[in-house]
Amino acid sequence: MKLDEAKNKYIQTWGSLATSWGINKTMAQVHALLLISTKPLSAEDIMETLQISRGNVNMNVRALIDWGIVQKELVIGERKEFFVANKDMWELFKQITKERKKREIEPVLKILADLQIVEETTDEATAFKKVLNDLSKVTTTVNGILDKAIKADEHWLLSNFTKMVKK
Amino acid sequence: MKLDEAKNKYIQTWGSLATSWGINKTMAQVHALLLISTKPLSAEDIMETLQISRGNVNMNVRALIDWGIVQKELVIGERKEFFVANKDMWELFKQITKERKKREIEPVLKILADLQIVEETTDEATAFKKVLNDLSKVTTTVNGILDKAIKADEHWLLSNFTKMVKK
DNA sequence: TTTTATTTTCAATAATTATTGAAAGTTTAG
DNA sequence: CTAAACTTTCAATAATTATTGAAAATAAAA
Repeated sequence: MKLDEAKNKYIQTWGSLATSWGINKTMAQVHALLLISTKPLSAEDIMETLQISRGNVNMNVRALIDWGIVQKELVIGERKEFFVANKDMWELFKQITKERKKREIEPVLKILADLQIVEETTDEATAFKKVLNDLSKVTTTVNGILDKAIKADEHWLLSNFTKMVKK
Repeated sequence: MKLDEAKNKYIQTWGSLATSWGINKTMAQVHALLLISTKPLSAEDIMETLQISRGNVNMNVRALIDWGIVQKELVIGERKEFFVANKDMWELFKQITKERKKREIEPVLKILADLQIVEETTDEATAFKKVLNDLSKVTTTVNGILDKAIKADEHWLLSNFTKMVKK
């Protein structure tokens, strides 16, 4: 396979996978592009490569910065902004985990806690509260595990995990 | 808060959270409803409670069955089908993890492997292949960790994790 | 300051995804 | 077998989400 063909396929595939996990396609493509770029890219570079509008580039680059996985970079002698993606994949994984935890898990815990204040003591109410409580417990456990994973080092984590589970 | 109000809020909230993670709103609401139901529900029950069409109920119940988190249940003397959700939340977590692994992680590994076959040996090609390779490594590690988590028991997993990381 | 380059916003529109509902398909009862 | 009960499918449509592009805002240069 030719390099350009492979790069293209990689960017397209990343975009369509993202779509199936509820992530904006363009956002994923911009990130994919920055990940394999050997130099910082400007908005124009991205517009041209991905064939998308300026507004779209702007919105999605901001979103990536917001996720903490892309940074602005100044190029001396240039007035416009350039962007780079952090190439450390373990850091990338940790950052995404941290954000998803904040965006997906923590809101669930908050809502579940808010709902626990049902006064009734009928069987039905008790069953409902049990579901909420069980959901809270599992969610809290998972949240705790992810917290640990975020703080851990890749090799250490994996080797410990392997040891742990080898029976 | 009144029970019905709390149930309603819970179902609505579950639906809107799901939306933000790329899961169909109705699918999440149907699951939420089944989780807190003390008895099996028919398509009519679901249609009526969530105010949605028969076709919509059918599609989303099938999807939940496909995810392995809802089952058909026969009620004696009744001709129509009833549905129940598995109430064991740790099992639910494991099942969802297993499915997301299959749907989100494994396709990534497949694609990354397919792209590695770039022939060029320029610096650019080498950098590209390094990104793919690093992505594969992290993805494989995470995949392995999730495999272990799926097989583990809740309390055992959490206590080991806590021990592991307590320094 | 004014001019020019650049970024941001956002209403309009396009593209995608979800939902309806009625027809077709299936299964069970009589 | 036929009729009735029930489930599934899917084209039409509604609802949602993403994208464009030009105007407004901002920042740097002259």
